Amino acid sequence: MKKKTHVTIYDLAAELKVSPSTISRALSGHNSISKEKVKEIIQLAKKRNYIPNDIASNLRKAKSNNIGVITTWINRTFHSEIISGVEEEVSNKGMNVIILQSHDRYKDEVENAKALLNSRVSGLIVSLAMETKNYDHFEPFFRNQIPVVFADRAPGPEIKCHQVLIDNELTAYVATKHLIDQGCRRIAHLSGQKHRENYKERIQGYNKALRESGLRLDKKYIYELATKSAEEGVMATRELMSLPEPPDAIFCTNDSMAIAIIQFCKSVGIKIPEQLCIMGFNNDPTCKIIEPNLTSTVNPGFEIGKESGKLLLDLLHFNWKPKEYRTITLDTQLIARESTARLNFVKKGKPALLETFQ
Amino acid sequence: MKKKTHVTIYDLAAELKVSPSTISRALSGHNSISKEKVKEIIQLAKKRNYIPNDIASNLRKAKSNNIGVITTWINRTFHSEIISGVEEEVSNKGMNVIILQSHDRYKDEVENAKALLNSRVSGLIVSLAMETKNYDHFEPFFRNQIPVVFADRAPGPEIKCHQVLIDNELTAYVATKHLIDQGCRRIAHLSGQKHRENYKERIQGYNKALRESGLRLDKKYIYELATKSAEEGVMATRELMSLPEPPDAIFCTNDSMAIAIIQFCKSVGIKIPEQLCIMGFNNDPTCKIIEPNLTSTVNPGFEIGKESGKLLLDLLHFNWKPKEYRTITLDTQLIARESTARLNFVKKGKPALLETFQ
DNA sequence: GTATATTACGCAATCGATTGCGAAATATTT
DNA sequence: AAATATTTCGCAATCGATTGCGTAATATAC
Repeated sequence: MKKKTHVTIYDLAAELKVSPSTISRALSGHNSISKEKVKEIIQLAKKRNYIPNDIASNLRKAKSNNIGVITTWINRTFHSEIISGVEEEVSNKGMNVIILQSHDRYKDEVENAKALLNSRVSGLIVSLAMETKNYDHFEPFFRNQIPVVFADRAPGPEIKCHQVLIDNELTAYVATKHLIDQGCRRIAHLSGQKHRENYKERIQGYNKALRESGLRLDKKYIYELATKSAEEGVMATRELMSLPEPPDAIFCTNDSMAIAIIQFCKSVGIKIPEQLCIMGFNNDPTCKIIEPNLTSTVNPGFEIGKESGKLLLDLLHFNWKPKEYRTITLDTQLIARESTARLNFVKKGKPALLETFQ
Repeated sequence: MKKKTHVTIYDLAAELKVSPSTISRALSGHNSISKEKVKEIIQLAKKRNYIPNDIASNLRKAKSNNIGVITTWINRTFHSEIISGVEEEVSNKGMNVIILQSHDRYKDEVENAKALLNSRVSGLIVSLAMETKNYDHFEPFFRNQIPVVFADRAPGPEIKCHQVLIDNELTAYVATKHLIDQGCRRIAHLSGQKHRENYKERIQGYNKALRESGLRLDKKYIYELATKSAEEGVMATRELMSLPEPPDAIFCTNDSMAIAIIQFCKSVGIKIPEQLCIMGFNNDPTCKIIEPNLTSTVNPGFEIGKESGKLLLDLLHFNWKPKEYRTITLDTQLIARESTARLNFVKKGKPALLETFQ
């Protein structure tokens, strides 16, 4: 008929005939308690299976020891890498990670933000949902000085914020340039929706490369896809390849789409890369599995997560220095493989770009 | 010079000249407050940007609204699917998911368990680390009646617990049988360590199939790999293929290993499936990317996560009925593809097993 | 018009740990 | 030995929301 409640510091205090304050201080390593008493207290705590109640502690200290992460889809390679990076960075600092998915929906993102607010996370890391155009749901964080770091998917320049990302414009520029160097002249681009900064920038980089090479910008070669799913990509490819002037290259916004397109092309007899070059984005491990191997650009998800976590910890540690907002831009890299090897670039002395098996 | 603290129900109470209890009851939909007052209170709460403090609420109610998940590696396809399933199931029930990774290390798992205990999660879902052989770190959960559900990686029969998993023995049996049916006679098995129940069962299923077909069990064809990494798999394959009697099939414990082995074989001129059949496990999307396409068995990660979440919610809702422990076993399925197509089984009338592109 | 039921709300304790302030006990200094 | 410094610990308020119990106010019944 014992009480069901957990053991508290009051129980320990009563048993040792000291005050709860002493227990608290002893267990948290305060130096104002004598060594013998500390030893005695720790011993009893172990014996009685005492479990500190972080909830009570957090309430009193007016902060929690967990940080929130709002991602789009946890089971997408790139995003799970980000989370993995965050976790690696913060978990050994006594921080827990609460993960919520928006499924790329604005509504879910708003709800996630509210839930994390209520649970008093001490910081937030966000990859914006594809749908999100309004950022008011982050206002309460700003107002209450809870640091927010945007990872990869950030608002545009109109919102001042901390962010960790890649240079999407440059990366897309390099990718497009590579296709042009391979002799492609009608380059299509399957991208995401332009209100999401990432894709706007990629389209800009793509445009810039074309312009610099004196190629015509052609609206019908650009798709702003809503979900960026493999199916959407294949549908677009179908349309593109039945055009009077079909493209001789497709620059995709992610690798899984690119791979689906390669498989589609193989099934209908379109030769890659001779007839059509395919460029991916992210450099998933699958790039080296598909045949022909997929050229792609490295999108360092894990590092983005790690840097986001580190930045957030800094902000927490320095207790909010609101003056300067930081933007951390990580390097990307083009990995040229068979899917764009229209010229035999190995022979032409560019082996540095080629990543071989093993 | 305003106070930095958040708005509380006391602030609202003072402003409306009512008691905090009234505010609390109004906001939580208690029917003992008049409609006009409720409306008035909700309106003011919105106006003052009131954010309920779940920490205080949880302390008072002696429970948190989040559940803990201990997984091995968040960025492994199968495990991120599990988490995704859990999240889908519980998040719309007002529950948050706290995710921690063990990296397949016992020590990390113990620390994770402790952290979740301190944060007073109301329930726990675990996929055991590869290293774990001792389960004492879950004792405090049992003792304090915090429901625990093991997902996929569970302790053996010696521990009574709730679990959601597949029938590893049957699945391995079916996989091995398939290889035998294809005419393979020297079948190797690259598995995980036998103290982890999953792998013990798979080895049993593998043995059973061989025995039933009158094939010899040969120790040198069985590997108990520590990390189950692709590299380990390739190393083992190297050894196996340089044996006087090399195997004519390899049954791998996961798809990424199987794929690395296929790539290795292609690079050294071993013909698949004519000379060597390769069988995977999990049915990752990559099975349909590698050439030849990889035969594999469906391991329904997402469903495992979903069922685990559902079971946990049941346990929470029914407030711990300790009598019967539940084991939910989900169906698996063999998807035969080219990597084991030694016989032309399509012609022999087994098209049901063949999953074609698109 | 009195008795009873119902509605609407307040009082104050409570959840468990933390911490500023103060004080007793002991050690150190002069 | 008296004065001062240091060590060690307790008191009691506090974090913010919840809730059992009590009660005044209003409604309904007889």
